[in-house]
Amino acid sequence: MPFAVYNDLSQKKEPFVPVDSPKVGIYVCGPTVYDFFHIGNSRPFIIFDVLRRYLRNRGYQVTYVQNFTDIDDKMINRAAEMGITVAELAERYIGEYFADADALGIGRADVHPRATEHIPEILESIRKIIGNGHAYVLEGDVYFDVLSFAPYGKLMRQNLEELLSGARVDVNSRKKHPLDFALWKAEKPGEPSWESPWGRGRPGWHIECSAMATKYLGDTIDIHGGGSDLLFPHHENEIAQAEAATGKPFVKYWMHNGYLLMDHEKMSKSLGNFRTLRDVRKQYSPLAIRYFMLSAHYRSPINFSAAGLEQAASGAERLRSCYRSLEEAPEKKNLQSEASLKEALEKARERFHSDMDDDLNTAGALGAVFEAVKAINTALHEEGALTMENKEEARTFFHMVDEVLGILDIPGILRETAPNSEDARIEKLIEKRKEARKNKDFAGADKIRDTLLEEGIVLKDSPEGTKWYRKL
RNA sequence: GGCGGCAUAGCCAAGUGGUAAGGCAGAGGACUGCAAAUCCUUCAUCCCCGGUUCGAAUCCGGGUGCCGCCUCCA
Repeated sequence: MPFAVYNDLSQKKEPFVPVDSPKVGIYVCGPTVYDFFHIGNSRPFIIFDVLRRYLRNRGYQVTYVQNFTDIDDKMINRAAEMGITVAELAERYIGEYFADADALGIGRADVHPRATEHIPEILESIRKIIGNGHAYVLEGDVYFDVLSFAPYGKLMRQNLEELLSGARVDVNSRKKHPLDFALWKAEKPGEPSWESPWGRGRPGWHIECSAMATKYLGDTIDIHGGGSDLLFPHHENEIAQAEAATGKPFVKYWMHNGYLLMDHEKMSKSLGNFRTLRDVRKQYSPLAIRYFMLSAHYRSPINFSAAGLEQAASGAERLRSCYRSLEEAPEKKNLQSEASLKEALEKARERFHSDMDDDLNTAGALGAVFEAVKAINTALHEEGALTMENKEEARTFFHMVDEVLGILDIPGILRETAPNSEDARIEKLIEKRKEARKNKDFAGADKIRDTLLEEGIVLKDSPEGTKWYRKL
């Protein structure tokens, strides 16, 4: 079975056939860097990062491009508000983007192009669109001429009239058609601007994405992703621009993730019902946040809630707990469980892949992971040990899962960092508790355990001694 | 008005024709000095009505409810 994706162009699940397999180009709309991003914004970043990881795991050579919009109205307004330049604002929030994204385990894109660094490509693209008769100049502005581009509306499956019927119409517009959108905006006093054949100005929002996507990934790119709110007008306009410029199909597969809701309403900056990732991160671990995002299908809306995040944290904890026992398990030969565990792991691996192949069904794939967890725990419970082979198979499985979903943080579980004074302090308390228990001072022993638990340190007594770990 | 999505146990959530994955929470039990972790047991007939079918959560028709896009927005 090949990998299949739901394509918003056809509104169907389609087998994934890259333009030039095994190479795959993915373009995802990145943030406008005028502020911290919120937890809703992080959904596509996580989803498409997982898509990229999975395609790599499947053997594709993925080139992943995610832009930064570093010039637009929001940027200009915010910079003015803060009394800094647009460039300074961009620099600052690109840094903050990476701080949050890195913390969430979102891999860096192969290219993170910025609009302001691609003015020549943008100008070239506009020139082609005008040359092909799909745009017109109006006093230093350049507008895309939607009437000239017959397929306009194909992503939305609506014609111009239908698109217009619910829209607010700008009565005073000089545009040929109300849906004509700006490719280039004439300079306004005090705003950043660049030279162009039509006078100084700056690019419209939509043009940067199509210009940069085609620059890095070719005229026809395999996958273009983003949040559903970009379907119209942003992605519709990108198609119009790119295809008007090149005459070739712009994107093979359009993928859009569902919204993150807050109290069952779309989380958005404009509604004001958002929580920055920076803020949420103080309360919940990155693993819990990733698990939460992956526990539902990417196209479904998910509702942000404390209960949801806590459930996710518990689930992730169970996974980690299993990995921990796996690594701590004694090794024995010729165990009864050997063959059945091997089989269970193999089954889980197959299901994991077939679910992921089915339009990135991460919720199903997580189910497969828990089936493996169950099998490992049961074997370990019954035998008190694992064979070396089983251990290795289980390890391989978990590493594959972590590589694709990034919800385990295996190095963190193994505590691979050098011992520090904090660890020493904890070990010392555990030693003290051991003494107390030896002297049957259970009250004293429990007090130490409770104190540590309050700090998020969990103790586990076993015949081999007391182990500890940090809760998520 | 046009277009699109969703409705599965207390909560989250897979499953698109063959008789309901998985997780969280809860209950009982095992293990433990007590816990934690783990294991065992337990916990749904899939919004409503009608239809197609030997058989439907899954297909069709009709309802009801919720959400989104058509305006900056991941």
